[in-house]
Amino acid sequence: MPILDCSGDVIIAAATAFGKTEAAFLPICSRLISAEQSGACVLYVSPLKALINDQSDRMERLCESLDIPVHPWHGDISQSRKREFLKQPSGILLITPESLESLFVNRGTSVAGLFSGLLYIVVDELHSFLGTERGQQLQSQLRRLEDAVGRQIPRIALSATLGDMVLAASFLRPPGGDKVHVIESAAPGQGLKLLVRGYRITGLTDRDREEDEEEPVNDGSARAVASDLMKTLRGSKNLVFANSRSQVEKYADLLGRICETERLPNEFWAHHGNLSKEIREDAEAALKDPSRPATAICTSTLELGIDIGTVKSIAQIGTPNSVASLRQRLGRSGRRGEPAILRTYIQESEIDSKSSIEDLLRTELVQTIAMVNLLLARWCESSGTGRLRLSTLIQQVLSVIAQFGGITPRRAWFILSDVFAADQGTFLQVLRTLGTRKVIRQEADGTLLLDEAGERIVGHYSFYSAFTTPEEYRIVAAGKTLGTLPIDRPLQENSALIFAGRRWRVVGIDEQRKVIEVRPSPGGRVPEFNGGRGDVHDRVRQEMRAVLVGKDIPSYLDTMARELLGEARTHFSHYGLEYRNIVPNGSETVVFTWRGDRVNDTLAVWFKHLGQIAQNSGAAVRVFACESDTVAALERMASDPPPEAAVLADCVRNKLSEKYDWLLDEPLMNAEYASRKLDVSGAHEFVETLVKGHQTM
DNA sequence: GACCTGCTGCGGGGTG
Repeated sequence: MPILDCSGDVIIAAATAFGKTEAAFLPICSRLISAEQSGACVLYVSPLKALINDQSDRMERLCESLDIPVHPWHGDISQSRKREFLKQPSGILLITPESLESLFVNRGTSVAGLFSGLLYIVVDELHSFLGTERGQQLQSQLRRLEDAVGRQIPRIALSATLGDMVLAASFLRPPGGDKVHVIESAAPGQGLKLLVRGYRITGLTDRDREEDEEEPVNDGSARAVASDLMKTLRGSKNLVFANSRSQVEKYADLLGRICETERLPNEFWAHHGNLSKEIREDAEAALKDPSRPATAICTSTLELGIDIGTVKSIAQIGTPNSVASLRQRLGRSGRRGEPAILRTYIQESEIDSKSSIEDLLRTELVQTIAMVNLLLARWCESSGTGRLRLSTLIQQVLSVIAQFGGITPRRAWFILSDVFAADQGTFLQVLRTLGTRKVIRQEADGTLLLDEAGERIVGHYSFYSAFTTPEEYRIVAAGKTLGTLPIDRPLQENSALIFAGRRWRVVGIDEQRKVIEVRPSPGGRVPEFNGGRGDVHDRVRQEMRAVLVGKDIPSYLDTMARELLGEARTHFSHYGLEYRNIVPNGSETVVFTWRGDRVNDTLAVWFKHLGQIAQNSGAAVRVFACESDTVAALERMASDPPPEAAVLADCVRNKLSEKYDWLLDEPLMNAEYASRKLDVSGAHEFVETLVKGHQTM
């Protein structure tokens, strides 16, 4: 048993509620008991405070008779409880990455002493850290802990089953992770019931319809979808995943009003990240309560591990964001031997003279079919590597300076170089840029110290997180906070608002305190949140093409979905897309790449670099030029040596994205953007193949 | 890049 003999790193991968925690902590506890030193301890890192609360209760029960102290530590834990661990560091410490960061910053000199008896580091929900800023921060923290105690500490990770366990292993123990033991549960084939429902939107749009409540609902609108959800889900426990917070509000409101009209108790709850903790906990309690039916309309908030019991089925409105998240969502239904049930609801618009080729190809539906096929083939996206993550590098540089009260560049590079992809030249350029912005300064002996701006940044508590949160208004009704709305989506006094699945009117806005006061009111309008859509992977677009080329009709499609797929295939062959990729379309030219958004975005920027205007339309790249000019540009791309990614990035405006990007100079910003958004070799490979095929025809 | 996620030390005032 690799955990018990302390011989190395381990990943335990299994579905939720599969006993991963026990599998890790039973051997860990027996090691803790038999450890001879007095300060023997284990560090458990979790992405969620709620999970720390759940787990520390479970561990306390497990450890009660064993005399092992359990210390939960996060922002809601009192100072006095935190002092208990500081006074006598032993047992199990459960902590978030942000609270761990605060230990480095505020108690830098004590870290080595606090963790001198550290036996293991356990990372829960490892999959949620992969390919993220927070994950990069965590990797750096694990490295810094080992640096502080002067030895390697076994790392135990608990994870959902993943597409690529090799990547997960190299995340857990960079660079290669080849010595990590991976223990994967052989998941029992639980069975899956699938349905994809198609809708053809006819007549009025949803916005027109808000005026007319009595409109019949067989018209493919959101109301038609809501009415089907009502019929199918009423009376049981379900999760309905909508792709955005506004969609959650829209469907929660529609379902609530159907219940009202039919004089039924409302069993539908809204759940997303901008709703207050209390409102979300009400919804979670309703799901957990076995005595009554409840369905939550939610975003990815209910994808991760918080305990909500078993639900009967999952519904997905619109094409999923990724196969990986579809798989996570599915894992929420059908435990204890029952099959998982997934129903997907896809709306496509009616075709008229204004329809684009992308509309004609029914890309929402085709993408959904492609993703379901990939899910059934057990494929899913793995998180990207090779990102520079200069923003998180800046955070960690400032944090090690604070930890040691000053550090030489050489020593900082020694600690951080293993976990960041930046080379030494880039690292030094980051230090120089921080110097010119008065964030850090250098002593005559070479030591780096925080300068004025740096002291301000590190001194504020917002420093501990690697990610940013936009400024928000608080929504308050009768003294109770309902949640928040982004500040750059302002509301007018008297305007109507749908929030937390209910209808309100704005009665006051306090600009100073950033509070919006609302009262119940019959009118309503779905609020806007920021953001568009996530990137689609290469493999998904390739599968979409395969779906369009294919002849078989998946058995999980309903009648309308079959009809829509038939139309898509007719148009696909009408445009000859099986044999060509380039379609002239009025004054524009549409280039079908069947590649992911990174390649399409790169091509759009590359066209711009060559003086043409182009745009990624999702399924294709639209070039605002005639066919011959487009082909000429593509031939140039294929024959010239591909440009440096940073040169392409220079053509892009507004590249700021992560927390400390604003501290970078232009060349660093270009390098960061290129590593985040561009795939030049993928784009080049596409044009080469395309042009070669073109010439032989 | 959708959707998420997180947060200290200290001063002021009150109570025992």
